[in-house]
Amino acid sequence: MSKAQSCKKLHSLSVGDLAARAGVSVSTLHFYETKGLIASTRTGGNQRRFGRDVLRRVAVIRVAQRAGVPLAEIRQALDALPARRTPTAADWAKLSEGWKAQLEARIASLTHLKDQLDGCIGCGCLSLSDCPLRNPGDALAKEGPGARLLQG
Amino acid sequence: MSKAQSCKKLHSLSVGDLAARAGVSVSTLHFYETKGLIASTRTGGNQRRFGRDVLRRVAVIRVAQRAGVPLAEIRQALDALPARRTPTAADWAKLSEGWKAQLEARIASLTHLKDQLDGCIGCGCLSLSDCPLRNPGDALAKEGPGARLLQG
DNA sequence: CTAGAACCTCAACCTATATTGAGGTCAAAG
DNA sequence: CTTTGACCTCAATATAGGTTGAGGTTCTAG
Repeated sequence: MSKAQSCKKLHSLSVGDLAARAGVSVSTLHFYETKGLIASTRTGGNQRRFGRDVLRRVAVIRVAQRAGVPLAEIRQALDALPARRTPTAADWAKLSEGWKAQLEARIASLTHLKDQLDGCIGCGCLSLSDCPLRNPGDALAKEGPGARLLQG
Repeated sequence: MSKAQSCKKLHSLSVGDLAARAGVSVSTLHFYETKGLIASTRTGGNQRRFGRDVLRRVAVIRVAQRAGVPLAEIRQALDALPARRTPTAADWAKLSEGWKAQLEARIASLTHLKDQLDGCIGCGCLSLSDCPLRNPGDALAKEGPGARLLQG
């Protein structure tokens, strides 16, 4: 019988349980905890125990990440959840709405870039000063890989 | 008269010139050079001089980055350009085609995620095991912010 | 009761993409 | 000929998001 099962599907999960159920590694959960994205209580033996809410929180975190939201921002959004009660479906939906808007912006940006690329393929104009893809003031310059955020 | 102008718009550009014209910083160009993305010759005084081709190369690099292509991959694509002659418009177009496909894949992925998010908003189902957004095997799991590439 | 699995902390390391700074050289304008 | 700005190298720092490992503790099945 695993330690996981020893928790008897009650209200608390060990870090290993949570990792298995949430599909992330134990070290990732430790990391999230240090970043304040999730919280735990401790057993007498100093082991973490997570409430079932955390399962949903982690799910939400992963989805937001897929949508391109950085952890710091996810944390802010989660911090804004009403304390003192388990968040409701409506609470989560509210978060989703905001992230969906961001996601849509990202998609629009990339689509715009693709359209320009479509227009430029074949013309080989990338080095010409009037090529839209080279326009330094282009709003799209803010879009791109996550690493790009460092320049913002 | 700046050193830039001292190059008299001939075939060589100083690193400062290139930076100004390409819209990137000098340190970024140094960095690209160490990564083998661009190359330079040196003057007697050990200063870099770049051919005009490099202007186009840098433009291509920035566009590819916006499309979400990591530098290492951009380097590979550039390495595949025919050596011994200045790349033609057709050469650049070929690169663009490949990156456009990647960009389209990214867009499709994010759009799929958005559609799922649309479906889930309001239902608050993110923690339910049958929620498509939580499906660990989801192909979308490979998509997301640039930082995510580290896990691939 | 004991072995081994799972847990703990803390620090170091990793990738990607640069930026910043220290200390020194070079070149051209005045 | 001096001063100033652009250039050089190399190392350290930064961010985001984790992973890995050392060294030690706890828990639970047998």
